[in-house]
Amino acid sequence: MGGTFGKGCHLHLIDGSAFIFRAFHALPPLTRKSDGLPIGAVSGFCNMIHKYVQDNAGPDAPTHVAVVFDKGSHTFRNDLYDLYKANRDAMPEDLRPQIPLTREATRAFNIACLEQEGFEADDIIATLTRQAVEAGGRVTIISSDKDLMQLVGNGVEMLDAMKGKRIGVEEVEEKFGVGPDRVVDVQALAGDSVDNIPGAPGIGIKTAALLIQEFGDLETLLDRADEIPQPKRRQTLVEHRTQIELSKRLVTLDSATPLDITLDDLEVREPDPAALMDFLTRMEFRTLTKRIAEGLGVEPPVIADTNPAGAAPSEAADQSATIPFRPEDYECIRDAAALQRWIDAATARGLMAVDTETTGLDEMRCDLVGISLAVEPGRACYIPLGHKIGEGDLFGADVLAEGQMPLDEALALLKPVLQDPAVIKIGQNMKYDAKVLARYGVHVAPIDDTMLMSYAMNAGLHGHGMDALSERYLEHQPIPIKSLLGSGKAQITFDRVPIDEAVKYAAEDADITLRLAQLFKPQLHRARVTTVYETLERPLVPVLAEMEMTGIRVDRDTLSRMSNAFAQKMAALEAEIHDLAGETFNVGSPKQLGEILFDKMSLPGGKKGKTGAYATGADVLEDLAAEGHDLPARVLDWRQLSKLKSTYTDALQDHINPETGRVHTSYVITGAVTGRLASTDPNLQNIPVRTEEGRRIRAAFVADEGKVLVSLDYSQIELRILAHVAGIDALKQAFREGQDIHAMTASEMFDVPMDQMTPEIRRQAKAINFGVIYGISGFGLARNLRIPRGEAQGFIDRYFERFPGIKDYMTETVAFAKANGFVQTLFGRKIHTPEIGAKGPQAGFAQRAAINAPIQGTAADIIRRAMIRMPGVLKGLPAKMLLQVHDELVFEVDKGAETGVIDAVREVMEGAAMPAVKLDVPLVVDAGTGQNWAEAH
DNA sequence: GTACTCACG
DNA sequence: GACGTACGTGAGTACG
Repeated sequence: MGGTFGKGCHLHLIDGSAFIFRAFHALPPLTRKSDGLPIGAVSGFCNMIHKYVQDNAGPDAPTHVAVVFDKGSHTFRNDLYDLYKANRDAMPEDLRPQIPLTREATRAFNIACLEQEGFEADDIIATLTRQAVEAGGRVTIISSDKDLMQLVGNGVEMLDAMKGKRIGVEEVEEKFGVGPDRVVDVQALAGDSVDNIPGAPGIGIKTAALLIQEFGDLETLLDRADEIPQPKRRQTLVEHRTQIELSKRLVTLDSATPLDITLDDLEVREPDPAALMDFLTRMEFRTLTKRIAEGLGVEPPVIADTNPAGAAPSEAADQSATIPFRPEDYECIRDAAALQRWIDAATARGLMAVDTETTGLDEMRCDLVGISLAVEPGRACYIPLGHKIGEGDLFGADVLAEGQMPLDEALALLKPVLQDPAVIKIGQNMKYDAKVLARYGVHVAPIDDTMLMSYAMNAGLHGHGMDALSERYLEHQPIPIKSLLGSGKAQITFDRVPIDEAVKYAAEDADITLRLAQLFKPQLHRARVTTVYETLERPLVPVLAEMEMTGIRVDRDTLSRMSNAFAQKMAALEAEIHDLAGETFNVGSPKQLGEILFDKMSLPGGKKGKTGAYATGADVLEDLAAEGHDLPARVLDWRQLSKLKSTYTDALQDHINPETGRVHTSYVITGAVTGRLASTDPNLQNIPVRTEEGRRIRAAFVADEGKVLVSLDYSQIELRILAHVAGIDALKQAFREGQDIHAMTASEMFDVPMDQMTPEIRRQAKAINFGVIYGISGFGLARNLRIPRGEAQGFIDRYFERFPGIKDYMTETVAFAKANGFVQTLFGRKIHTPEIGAKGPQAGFAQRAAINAPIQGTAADIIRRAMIRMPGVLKGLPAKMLLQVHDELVFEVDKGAETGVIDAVREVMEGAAMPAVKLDVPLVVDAGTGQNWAEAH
């Protein structure tokens, strides 16, 4: 062809991003055999491009062609409207590293590949379309995106490649009710929930089309809005004029995008067989490579099979377990050139395992000592960075050991690859490493986590620590850390470990992590927990890391004053107790207390446990106190103070980080089998709230100057979930009507009209409602309500009579657990129940746990979903998420912004089950604010 | 290291 | 008929 683009030329513009997303979602999560790199979207993309090339070889073949991609997430539209596309879910982690490969694929097919920072693919398409039409040529846009329909006409048409359907002026008119030139007017009015275009509330495409048909165009319509007969419609247009005009600017494509190419650069070119084969071979696409090779008339290259010939896919991953561990092969990285080789290898592969070694277990305070990497099974290295020599003498003469790269230099080299969206960083408990590295200015992304993969597949079956996983799945016992650090008083920190020993230990950890990832990744799909892992586990890591690093401000003085007050009261109580006992003893020793109470004083109710010691729990002491005995009553007071002092007012002070002045808890994602989080070091999920004394401790959790704490919690979420999963119409109805659910239960059970409800009856019903969630038993309810067991059983029988669906749910859940060995939440989380078939008292335990797990777990999934969406919602708002307490989230918010934040957060929390699960009951979130947590809760 | 106790949802 | 049980956690203390 040659020459310039003009009359007779035919330009094809392919919407590349649409191809990618379609490929990603249509295909199962394929991974590259040799290293486990996710590759499904690239494979689908190549198939689609190949099909496109074949389909367009005929007489109407294009003379010019380009694939156009989106680039970056921020465009000029975000400057116009910061909520533009704000409701979009983040790109799936597994897709991210495939994006650059689709560009490579396009070039491998020798097709022009276009993208422009700050502009959407649609704008580039609009610009090229305009240029081509002005030059007198024809254009076909391969896409079905309605946003491109405004370009149709004047020799421009669209082609839906999937349906093989042409979209011309007629089809556009059919869809929008107006011609292509007025499509933007209709879109401006109708808005678009997918792109978060506001439009005019209450006006859809149909109404918008009618209005535009009548008034000619949007501007005329808005100017003459007062002529509209329908009052509501008229009012909407007048009130939302600015918003509608903004919407129009958002939907109008920019046909003047600055491009550094011309139409002539897009001329159709024959693919270079060698380059194309090289790419396909590297991707290890066996079928596609063969098919394309045949089409090109070349010999298909042999794709090295890293597995035994004919190996089944399940065996393929087993190489992780069969390649021997050879610690002597691990490399110690001491200079930039060596490090760069590993970085290049990781970049070429698109993934690597990463592990950090530090001086301690507190990510917020420890120092980085070294980093290990692995790129394939058996191939791992360690980069020592902070190893010291010498004993740390009187002068603290810490000297860096020889042969280590300077920390700054190593991190500068590693930072690009650790932050490279095209390279997945695999870790075992990656939240830890990500937090450490974040303190050194490196923000690791995207990540994969073997601990979380194990948790998604095997919660309830076994632990998810690396040593346990390695022994179980790789049949390899890792070097114990104790062998390097020792234990007890003589324990040293990792920076004191000799480098050669550290290499073997640290590189092995990265090696193990990589092997586990290769083994687990394909198993996720087979275990049907890919969605759980991808939507509930993996994306939670950066969210929690951010929360933990933010921490919450705790006022030391408040705690310290309380501590002193508690100490005085305790001393007084202790004297009184000793006086009553007639001797001094350790009040804190249950053993000594038991002997005083039941041997010396011969009080009734002395029951020995399996260890031969008397039980002295609160329930026992309360019974004694109720009978008028003073000593147990004082002990109860003393115990409460002792608990508050030691666990909270004292211990909490030790957790205030000297640098930040805040307390930084750690959430253990795999801490509870049900999907709940666990909070450790310190546990901020059990700060007192039930007693007045205890609640004062919450007042020590304060907002920074100029800020307030905001707490939002789900109201009775577990009962709502029970109503949904057990399908109890009466309960569902009550929740929909916003009734007092415990009173309603009481009314149903005891035949008491709602207006005659007494607090006592309601309290009993409340206990039953909770009991149901826990897998109710007569004994448990009796103990809780302090009523005879027969009476409690009577309550339960009546409850089941009134709500037979609950009994059915329980029976069915236990049967499911027995048949499958696990139960599931509404979101597909599996909780394994290996004890379900046990005999004896174990059986009851396991059954109640199985009944409770789907309810507790579904609630846990819902708040996880809310938390994962929170960063997107808080963007632009002066608010930070600080804490999660199972059904509560705590935020720190600039004073004055509370209302806006509460509205936004509440919307996310109440809608968190959607769209995956549509509950039959509404989720309701209560909110509070205050200077401290006691006020906010 | 285990048992007991008790703080939370 | 007896047994022993409410579900899920973390942490501090005593004690062997």
